This record gives sequence, structure tokens and C-alpha cells, in this order.
Amino acid sequence: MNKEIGIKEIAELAGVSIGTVDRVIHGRPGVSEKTAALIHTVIKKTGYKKNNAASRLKLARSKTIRIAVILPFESKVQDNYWNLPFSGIHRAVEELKDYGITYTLLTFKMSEEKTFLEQTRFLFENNYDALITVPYFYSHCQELLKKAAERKMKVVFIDTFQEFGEPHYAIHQDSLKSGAVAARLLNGVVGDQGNYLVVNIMNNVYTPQNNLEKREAGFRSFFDTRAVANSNIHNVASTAKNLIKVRHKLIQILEMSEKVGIFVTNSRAYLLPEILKEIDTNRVTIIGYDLNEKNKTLLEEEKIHFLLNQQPEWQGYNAAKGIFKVLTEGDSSALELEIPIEIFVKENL
Amino acid sequence: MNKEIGIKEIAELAGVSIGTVDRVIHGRPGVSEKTAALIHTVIKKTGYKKNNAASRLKLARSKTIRIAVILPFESKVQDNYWNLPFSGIHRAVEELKDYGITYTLLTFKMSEEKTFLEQTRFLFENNYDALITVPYFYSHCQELLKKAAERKMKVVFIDTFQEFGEPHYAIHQDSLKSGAVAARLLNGVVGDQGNYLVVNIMNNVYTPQNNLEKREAGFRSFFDTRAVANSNIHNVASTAKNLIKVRHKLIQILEMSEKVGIFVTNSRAYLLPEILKEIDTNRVTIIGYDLNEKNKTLLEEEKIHFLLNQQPEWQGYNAAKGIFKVLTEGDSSALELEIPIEIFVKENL
DNA sequence: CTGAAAGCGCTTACAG
DNA sequence: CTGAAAGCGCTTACAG
Repeated sequence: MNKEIGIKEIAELAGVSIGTVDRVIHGRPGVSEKTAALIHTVIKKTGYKKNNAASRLKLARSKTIRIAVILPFESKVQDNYWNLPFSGIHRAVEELKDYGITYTLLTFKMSEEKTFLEQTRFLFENNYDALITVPYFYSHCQELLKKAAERKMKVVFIDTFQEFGEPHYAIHQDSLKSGAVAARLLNGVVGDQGNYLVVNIMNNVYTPQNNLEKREAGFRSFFDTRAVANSNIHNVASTAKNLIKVRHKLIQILEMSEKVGIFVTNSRAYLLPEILKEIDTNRVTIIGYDLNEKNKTLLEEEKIHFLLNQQPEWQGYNAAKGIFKVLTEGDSSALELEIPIEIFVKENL
Repeated sequence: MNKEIGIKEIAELAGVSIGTVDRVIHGRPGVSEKTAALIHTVIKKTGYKKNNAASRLKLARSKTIRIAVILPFESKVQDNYWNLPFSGIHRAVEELKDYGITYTLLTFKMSEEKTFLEQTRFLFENNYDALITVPYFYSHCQELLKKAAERKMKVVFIDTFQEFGEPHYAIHQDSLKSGAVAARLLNGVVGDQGNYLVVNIMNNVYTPQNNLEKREAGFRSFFDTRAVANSNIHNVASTAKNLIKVRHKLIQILEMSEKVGIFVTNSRAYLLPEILKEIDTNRVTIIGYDLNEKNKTLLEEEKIHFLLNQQPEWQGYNAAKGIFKVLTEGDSSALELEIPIEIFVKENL
């Protein structure tokens, strides 16, 4: 369909040269208003869409799209969560590489704010076309967005949602909903008579708390419409290194009802089974986040019962593909995404 | 990286013209063995990959890739399951259209085998490059695959798995696993003391039973390792129009234990809540397949508790993208996919 | 403000 | 068996 309509046909119909049509398509200056209007009319009438493959063929060399990726890589551990969004980005760029697109990975440490700042400096010095990163350091990100807006650099935040006054794109999961999903799954097993424990395991480095608070809020909101007393939902915060508090709380709760559901609000559900060792685990159901190796193994062993996933690979893939789309076609729909909440049990891992 | 390596550089390094390099890349005849070997060596050494965007630019017109899509559309009902794979195919083709790729939708009726046969005839008369369809009519499909192989037409089956002697591609879900997932989810709620009912609701037209049997087998296999007696797992088959048998069976089972889990092996879980009307539904948990409107509404209303999804849109999308990839790059990895089993509850719908 | 021409990387007749 | 040249649809200096 419409296979005959290219820039040549538009030029012919409008009685101008293809160079002029090209200028109008890209809104480049140097075309009289009258000519531009005429060409626009012809384009609308014919439904012409520029051939991106041809367009990028010429531009691939001279105007390569350069994406900077700033992600927190603490160490080079094998099982690093950030490898997942990173590999998604890699896959997308690989798919589009004939169109002229590259990326550069810049890493920072969550425990050292200044490493993030240094990378943003590098970003602006090298004037990338777009940035994929995480909105962790609020004020730095705010400043970053201001500078980016000036230079028309596209910024896409992944992983966590954060409000900003400045324009940007965000690919993230609805934390409230995911908390509610966790509640639904635990409630099915534990029942309305059971007790529930929300476990917030802190990192010793900075973590965006906002996100975890919303997960807990979503979890609690689910029970608002249930016959579960508010007093049956407990919570405990602790560091990864000192889990005694969690253990004490748990023992205490296990005396209050036959069944207990544990909701770990971050990726560290794998720390829980260890604590349960000397406790009758048949009474406890655990749900957590993220398919890291430790969590997966424990799900396999039925020591964790459910895992929620944020599809990190998919986030990276869509961020990179979306950047290409907005930069080449002006279509930003792929960058305003809410990620579906994936539920995993042993059998669909 | 490697931005300097194109067909021109290969030609230069091998001391031949780009035309000859092109012939070698595509395995076209008319190149001496010696020259071909030399060029292959150079390609390997440099890691050259042909630029698909450029390649297809020339071919888009003369060698448009034509995909035939043969799917069962009984009627033009709004909420038609087959719209989902179809829209996935549409989206993929839309994404790739600059490369010269089109599709034609050919429909058949599951209740009339000959309509399928007619479409396959049309398929071969028009000599499509590839076919996306469903492996429902076994012997017709077998014949189809033979003819397709002769003409080097690629065939991709979606939706259901079926063994064939002839080569083909298949995108499908592991039915055994999905049955086990259903069992896991029901067992969590219903417990080891409960009773389970597997409901097979027949269509009055042909349906591939193989698939449903595997789902039931997977469901049962889950309980092999549990403290659930085999005698606690019942099953009942019925047509959609006459569900009295299911109702009777259910009432009978509800007398045997406090809680009952129902596994509907196809997309018709929505028929169950109707039956439960005059029964105490708090004792019954229902799991079924597919996010059709009726199922979604009932999940929303908490009358169905879990739905498993086969990501039909995603199947279509990957089938079309995969065809393009295998035809342009010879990479068929995207066509040998196992679809992840998605779990839905009310909150992540 | 506009057009004619060269070129992006690859493919294809055509000529030898 | 091989090469030189034209062309895919678009973009870009360059000339006017």
C-alpha cells in the first residue's frame, strides 16, 4: 500500500525539488511560507511518511545518535542487578545499529554521590543526544534535567519513579499496585485470620526510600477492604547485616496466629529463609522482589513463595528503543511506560 | 566501533570489486572458489556485518517480504481473541515497513476444515515468503509443511504446540508448566486438605485437545510431590451450553472439603461464576486462562481469582519480527521461543 | 528561497 | 568469473 509515495512523488505533486520537501519535513529554515504550506498539504493528502531506513542510512555516519547510560555498578559481581537493564539497552542498540546509534556506559557508586556528579559532568562535556539513568540523587537530577533541557538532550529515568518539575521521560512500575499485588498473593495463602509482616531491609548505602514506602502503602491499602485488622499488619526495618530485630518480631508474630505472611519490600527476600531456619517454616509465606540469583534459588527450593519482577531488561530495551523513536520520529509514546508487574512462582521461573 | 568497515573496505582488502563481495555474502553463484575463500577470510578477520538498513533499502521495492497470516476468525465479534496475535503481527510489520515487508490476513473457520484448506491453496498460489498460522488441522498442516519446504517458505506456528516431522518454527507456551503454575497457585489458597476440580469446557467446534490434556497433566503432576491425595483431584468435561454436569460435580465435591480449587483448562473460566451463584463462593477459588473481556471483568470483581496468559499479542509480534530476522539475517533464534507464563490477579491486570 | 548533484551501503542488471 | 555503473529514498553541501 502506498508504495509509490516517496519524497520524489511529494516533490512532483508540489512542483518543487526533493531538497525543498526535505527541508519542510524536518522543519529546517529557508523555505518560503507559501511553499511550505503547499508541501504540508500534499504530505497530508497523500499520507506520506518518510522512510526511516533511508533517512538514517545517510545520517548514520555523520549524525550518529549517542546515548549515555549512567547506572550504579558498585562492583563487578557476577550477579549484578544492573546488568539486566544494561543488557536490554545493549540489545536495543544492537538491533538498531545499522541506523547509526551507539551508547556509552558510565558507572557510579550509590554510596558516593560525587561519582554520579562526575559522570553527569562528563555527559555534558561530551554532549550526548540522550541519557538513560536512575533518579536517585534528587537535587542532582533536578539540575541535570535543567541543563539537559537547554541542550535538548533527552533524559529517560528507569527503575524508580520520582516527580520532577523539569520535563523528562520515565519508565517505571507502579509501586502502590505492586504492593497490592503482594498483599493479594499473601492474603490468598495466609487468609484473613493471619498476621502480616512488612520487612524493610536497608542498605548501608543510599537507597531511594520513596519507592519502598509506596510499596508498603500499596500493601496496606489492599487490606483496607478486607476483614484483616490493621493491628495484624506489622512492620520492621533493619539493615542487611543485623537481622535480629526481624527475627524477634517474627517470633513474636508467630505466637499471634497460625499463619504469617512476610512482604520484603526490596530485592533482599533471600535473607529471610536464613532467619527462619529454626522456625517452623510451613506457617510462613514469603514474597519479595526481583529475580536475582539468590532469590531464584530460594524460589526453586520453595523457601520463598512468590517474587515480583520489574522486568529490568525490558526497561532498558524500551528506554533505548524509545529514545531512537523520539529522536527519529518525534514519537515519545514508548518512553511513557508503566511496566506490568510480573508474578513468579517456582513453576514459571 | 568498526564504523569504517563496510562492503567497500572488504572489497579493498580482498582486492576485488564490491559486486563480488556482495555475491559471496549472499552465497550467489558465479564466484571462483579461490576468490570466495579469500573474501570469507577477510570478512571473518574484520568481523564485518552487512548493513541491513542499506541492504533492504534497495530490496524493499523489488523483493518485498510478503507474510501470509492464516488465523481462525469465526465472526467479527469485538472481543475476539485472535485480534491479539493479529495486532502483534501488525505492529511488527508497521515497525519494519521501511525495510519492505507486508502481510495479508486470511481467515478460516475452525468449524469448517475446508476454509483452512482453501486459504492454504491461496497461500501457495500467491507464493508468500512466510506464513504465520495455528497448527490445528494436523494432516493439513503436515501437507502444508511439505509444500512449504519445497518452496522454502517459512512457516511459524503460534498459540499451540504440535509435533511435526517437517521443519517449521513454533512459538508457544509450555502447557505442562502452565498447568503446574495453576496447581501451585490454587494449592496455596486451597491447601493440602482441599479438593480440586479440573474443568474441560468443550467447544462445539474443533479445538486442539492435546493442549488441554497437557495442561491437566501438568496440573496433576504438581500434586505428585504434595500431600494431596490423588482422589482429591477430580475432573469433569462439558460443553459450554450445558454446564449442569459441572454444577453437580462441584456440589458433590464441596461436601468433601471446606475448600475447593477449580482449574478451567481453557479461556472459559467466565462460565464458572454463573454456576456458583447459589453456592457459597468463599469456599471456591477459580483459575483459568486468557485475558478476554469476560474473564477480566470477573477477575476485577474477584469472582475469578487468577488468570494465566499466553501473551498472544507478543506471540504475533515475535513471529513477524522473527520471520524478518531469519529471512534477512538467517538468524532464527527469535522463532524458537517458549513464551513465559504470565500470572494475573486483580491488582496487576 | 530553491534546485541539481553527490553520497549513505548495498544490490543488480549489463557488459566483458 | 568479474567489474563498473545505476539506483533504492533520503540528506547535504554547494551554487545560484
